[in-house]
Parts: sequence; C-alpha cells; structure tokens
Amino acid sequence: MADINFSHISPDPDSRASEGRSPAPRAGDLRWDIIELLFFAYRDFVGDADHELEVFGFGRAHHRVLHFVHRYPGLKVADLLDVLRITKQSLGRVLKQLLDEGYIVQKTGNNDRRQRLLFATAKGEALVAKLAGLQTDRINRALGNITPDGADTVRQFLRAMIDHDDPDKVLETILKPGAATAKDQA
Amino acid sequence: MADINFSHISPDPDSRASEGRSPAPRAGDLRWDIIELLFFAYRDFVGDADHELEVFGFGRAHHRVLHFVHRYPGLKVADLLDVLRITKQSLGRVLKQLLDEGYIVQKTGNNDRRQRLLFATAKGEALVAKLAGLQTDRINRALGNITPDGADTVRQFLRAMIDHDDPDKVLETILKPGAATAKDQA
DNA sequence: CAAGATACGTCAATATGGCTGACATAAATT
DNA sequence: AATTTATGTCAGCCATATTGACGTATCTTG
Repeated sequence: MADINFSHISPDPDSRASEGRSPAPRAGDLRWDIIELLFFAYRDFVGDADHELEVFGFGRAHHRVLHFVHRYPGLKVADLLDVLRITKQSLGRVLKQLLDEGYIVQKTGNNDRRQRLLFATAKGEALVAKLAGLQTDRINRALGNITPDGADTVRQFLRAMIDHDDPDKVLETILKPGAATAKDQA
Repeated sequence: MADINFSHISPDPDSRASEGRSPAPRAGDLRWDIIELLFFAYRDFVGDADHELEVFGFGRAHHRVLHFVHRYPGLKVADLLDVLRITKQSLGRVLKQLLDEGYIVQKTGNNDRRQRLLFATAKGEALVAKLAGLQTDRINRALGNITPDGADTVRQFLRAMIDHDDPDKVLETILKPGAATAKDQA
C-alpha cells in the first residue's frame, strides 16, 4: 500500500541552514529545528500531567493554579491573575472547583482584609507533587546524559527565552539575576 | 498600601533542593525550577506568534497546521492528524479555512488518489516565515550568550524531553539519532 | 468482479477554557 | 463621606478540542 517513506516530506529547501552539526547559523536563517523541538518537547512535557489530571476530572488550568499556589504560598488572587495572564472570570471557575474540592484554602489577609491569600491543602500538595514528579522524571531522563554545566546552560537558555520587560512579581523572583530560583534571594 | 514584597511567597520548603548553583539534585527532589522555566519560556515563545496571528484572524491551531505543511511539503491529512494529535473533525475546520483563504493547497496523490497531499502556497510560506522569524529572533536572543556547544546541549535536552516510543512519521525524521534535523538523513 | 478496508470530508452535539461587560460587596484610602 | 481597590459572580460569546455517525471515492483482496 505505497508505504509512505517520507522521503517526499523532508524539511523543505529554505530550512537549509543552522543544522547538521550546528554550524554557526547565518543571519536571516530560521531556527526550524529548535522551534519544532520546543513544540514536541512541551507537548509531551505537559502531556505527563494531563493524563494524570484526567483521573481527577481536572484540566491544565487547574494544574497551573495549583502549581503556583503551592510554590508561592499566600499568593493573592490578583497575583495569580498576573502570572497566569487570564481574566478574573476564567480563574474564578477553576479556582472555585479547587476550593470546593479541598485542594486549596483561602485566608483573609492580615494587613488588608480584602485579600484572599491562597494556600494548598495537604490534598493539594499531594496532587501537585505527584504531577511534578511525573514531569521531574522526564526532566531527569532528559538531563541524564548532560553534565551539571550543561544543565546550567539549559536553564540559562530557558531563562533567556522569557520576556524580561514588565515581569509580574512571581516572574521577578524567578528571573532575579544569577540565581537558579527565587529562594536564593530571600 | 502594603506593597507586596513577595517575601512571603518565595518557593516553599519542599522545593529546597536541586537549586542554587545547581548542586547535584538528590534523588526524589523535584525540578521546580525547570518546570517553571519551561512554562514561562513556552508561554512567551508561542506568544510571539499568537499576537501576529490575531492580525490574520487565525489562532494557534492554524499556525501548527501551516507550520508542518510548510516544513514537510506533501504531507497527507492522516500524517497531520498523527503529528498534531487532534481529531479529523478538529483539523477539518482549521484546514478548511487555510484552504479557502489560499494559504494551503491540496493535490491528489499520485499513487493513491484518495490522498490529499498538502502544500503551502506562496501566501502560506510568507506567513509561516514571518511567524518563524519572530520565534527565531527570540531563540537567537536566548542563545546569544551560549556557545555553539551549549546550543547543542540545549538541542540534546529538548530532543530527550520528547517521547520516543511510538513516534509518528514526522517525529521519526526529527528524532533520527545524531542529526539535528531530518534533512541530514535523506 | 464483488466485498471490504482505507482516506477523507462533514453533520451534530458537547466540553473546556479562554474572553467581554456589567454589577455587587467589603474593606481600604483619601 | 466619597472613592478606589480586591474580589466574586451572572450572562453570554468564541475558539478549539472531543465523540459518534454517516457518505463517498478509491484501493486492496478474495
């Protein structure tokens, strides 16, 4: 049945450069290789969590909320909106579910009692750790043949891929120069 | 007004490891740093294209279709479904728009006349190149302070993040051992 | 050649997760 | 006291994904 051998679908002529044993790319060349690697890598990376989330009746949106609440305990709703870059209404639906089902709790702010500071419950911690575990396994596998210096290079690359203008507050802590994470700034 | 200084939202205790000046992570540690960097990096990476696509009334889905049709000219509909991992019905809408508006053309397969081989038109090529240009600019900026060997490390990492079991045919060409892209296998 | 499998297209209904606009309440600020 | 801020919520819209069913052209096979 005319077994498709894909000889006819190899990348087309204008992807001619920046490839092979990575010769220095000429100006104007497009980074098709890295563009595609990012697509597939991210697809499979989030796929790990997606499968597990289905079991709980949650989606990617719930994961993002739970992740940042876990990582930055006491996050305000407004901060969460900044980080996720979605509207209050979109967040509302997802957050309500996580609250109702006991993955997250709210505490009234001490200084400003209008604020609802968000915290993950034990149940929430357990789920987010499980999801991070799956993703960590993938990352560890991927870093398997890479030296510690190489891992730093990967971090440096990812960090530099992020917009640095007008960072929200969470992003600020992540991007603070030099450190691998915000923790080191405290 | 109680300026939020985020001292209270620094990453919580169980993210205590695998950080700093990347000490070798202990077993069981979670890669919170890379998980978050991937999230933000990918968000901004696709954001570049998203903004431009709005101008054309297209979404991310159109970009993905156009990208792979451009990169692998003569791609069959079935192959596209494999790569994108969406259903025929979902692809249908998006593909129809791209066909109707002249970004893609179909040609009946030579061997198998049931197949509709897909090709980008000049108009399609122009758009996809524009989008790849934006993303390439970001990648080049990110690789700015990284050596050629470091860039290879980044590629190696991204490649290793991808599922290698049951690869579809496009992925197969990308993952073929050693080479940076499929082109080198021809 | 007839039967069945395959490649593709499409209709209909549904879910998720975004969006805008409008409005309400409580608490802080001025 | 008036205003602004932080949050929540109602109502509706849109994009993109899903499943299931069905139709048609074409290739493969008994």
